Amino acid sequence: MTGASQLDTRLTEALRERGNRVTPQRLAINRALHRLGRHATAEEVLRRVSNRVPGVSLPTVYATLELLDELGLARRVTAGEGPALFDPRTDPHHHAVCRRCGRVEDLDAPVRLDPAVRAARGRGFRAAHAEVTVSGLCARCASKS
Amino acid sequence: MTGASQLDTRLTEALRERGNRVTPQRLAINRALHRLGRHATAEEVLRRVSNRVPGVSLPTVYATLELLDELGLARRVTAGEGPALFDPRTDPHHHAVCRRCGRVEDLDAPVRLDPAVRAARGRGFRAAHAEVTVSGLCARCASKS
DNA sequence: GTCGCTGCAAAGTATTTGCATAGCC
DNA sequence: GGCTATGCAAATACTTTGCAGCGAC
Repeated sequence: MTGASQLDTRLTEALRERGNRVTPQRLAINRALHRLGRHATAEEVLRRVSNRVPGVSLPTVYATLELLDELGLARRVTAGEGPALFDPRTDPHHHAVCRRCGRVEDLDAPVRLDPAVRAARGRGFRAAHAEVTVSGLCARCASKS
Repeated sequence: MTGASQLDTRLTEALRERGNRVTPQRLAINRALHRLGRHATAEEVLRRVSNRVPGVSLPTVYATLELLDELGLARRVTAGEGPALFDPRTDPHHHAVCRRCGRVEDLDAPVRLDPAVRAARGRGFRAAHAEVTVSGLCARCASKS
């Protein structure tokens, strides 16, 4: 699979550019998140990593996922419920969040976010990212209510 | 002041409609959040309430703010950093969130969210609310980096 | 060789839960 | 009067921090 080495390359370059070190843990965590291919908690990433590379700790996973978010290679999804989720997708998309069970699903829909981004810049924000969050009840929770 | 009694009335009606009880604590918490007039944590609401009505506890504040969110009389703002914030504004608006310090500011900008809401409904979500979240660095944190 | 990164353990913070009592309906 | 909501305290869940050793550069 060429995907994994591309991931490694992208992360390696991003780390070097910032003067950070390229460690096996960071590469493994990045690969694990992207192999999972969906929103994942730090715990889930740790389990996935541990299957392949022993001796990785949860604090390192948290630190690395945070780092990936800063580097723009992953994104912290703020579910507002339960543990934080990390999203391997970095292309523009949106999220639906269930207020009952915390489930998060991707939404692909064209939305013109420029007005909101401009408003943020107008308030002095150095805006890095914008997305729509739809909240409500997921199909399962809605059927139970 | 008529504002306070309007708040009480709205909450009272919403509670009765769901068969919930109207208690002094709930009224006081609702008034406190709206008097603060900005995103506030449960602790801040508790302090505000305690100045006026003694004997209100933090668990009750959490439960009531959650209830207000369900009733649509306030909104939980998911800052993704630090304690949860509750927003007395329920009219359509958006948020800018600082990824460094967690600061949250309101954004008033016209954005057509329908495509995202429809996408959520297409996935079985009973969508209740949609908003744009812009993340980045606030003016203060940006100037420090 | 230096300094950043890591693992481990422990602390800290935010929020929820259990249970007995009070008070709304 | 019944049953929900509350207060208190404790538990839980998640995430971060401190420190000593290791390893990338």
